[in-house]
Amino acid sequence: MRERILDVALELFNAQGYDATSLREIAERLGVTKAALYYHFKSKGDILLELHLRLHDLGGDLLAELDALPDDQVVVAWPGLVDRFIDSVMANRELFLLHQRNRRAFEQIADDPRHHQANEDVEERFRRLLGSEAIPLAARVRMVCSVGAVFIGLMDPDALFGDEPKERIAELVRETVHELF
Amino acid sequence: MRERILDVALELFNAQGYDATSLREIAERLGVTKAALYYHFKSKGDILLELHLRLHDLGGDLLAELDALPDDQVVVAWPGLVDRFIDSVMANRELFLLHQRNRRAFEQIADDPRHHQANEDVEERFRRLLGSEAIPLAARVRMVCSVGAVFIGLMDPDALFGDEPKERIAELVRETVHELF
DNA sequence: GTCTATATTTCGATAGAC
DNA sequence: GTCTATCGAAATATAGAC
Repeated sequence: MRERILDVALELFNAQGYDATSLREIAERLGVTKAALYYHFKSKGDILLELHLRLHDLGGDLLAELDALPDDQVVVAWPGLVDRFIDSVMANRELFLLHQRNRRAFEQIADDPRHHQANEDVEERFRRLLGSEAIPLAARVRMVCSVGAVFIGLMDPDALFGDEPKERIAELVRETVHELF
Repeated sequence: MRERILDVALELFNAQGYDATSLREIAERLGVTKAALYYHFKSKGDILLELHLRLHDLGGDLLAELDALPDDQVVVAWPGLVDRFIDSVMANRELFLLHQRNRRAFEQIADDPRHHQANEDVEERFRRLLGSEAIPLAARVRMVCSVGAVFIGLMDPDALFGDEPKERIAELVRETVHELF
């Protein structure tokens, strides 16, 4: 049940936004009542947090590799990492979409102890990397731009490119980003 | 007063999100009461709509040029248009930020008659352009990627690049995007 | 043009029966 | 594990005085 709740919540949060989605809607879609949700999650924010932590796990693996690299090798390793990032986005599009479209909601749950557990927030580490003065500013800007290109290109390909196969789009985005390095 | 309401609303919508910002907060910041806002705007959504229409005007000018071009010249004209787009984003960052971070809220407003007035929605026209089969898919993907690069690179430069001057960042984004064409 | 006061709705959350 | 019933808070919106 817990899993079904997360599935429906993810879908509705993406379709309507986190704030605009009530627990009543989620419960109705599942054919249960609002109170039933409180057996599985102690609050609405807890549902969002659970979804957020799954994204953590995805991003954490990639960032662990980045952290292991000395600063002067980050740039040369970047294209390879972007490839893996593209794979990850393709395989978990809804989770990434949730994060992109509900950034503010995530900010409000950032204080939760479960969120600041062993390692710090993925986004924070990424931000520090992009602020590192050991990497030339021009390279950092390109890194940021490549992330933006991947996000906008792959996040909702149906809306932009109709029924073009997603894999085709992903390959073209890959080529585009590689040209920057 | 109407203008001051829009200023405060824009600021709060960006800082906390549209849904999470109440009319009470806006009124308190202005030193007036909630009810006073209803004299100037007939609803909360009306405030958002007004802000949206201003973005319309900005994007409409650029798209008018695109519409005037035959399909086979869109790609060659693109780099120049992106330059102007970058200028527009830099000069109206808060408005663009609002649109990017509150897409869902805007969707709920899309049915308003004032929104579907003379010409159709800017975003819709942009989407159709990117769906046009007269332009090679590879070029369309690059166009989309360039927009993503501009958005993520310029939308919140302080958070990403610290106190690096915004103009410097804008120039680097410009160079990055030009390399794709 | 701004106020007070209030209507109305909806939400997140809890208590307790089954 | 799910239900009914309900609470309290906060939100949008309205009515009418000044």
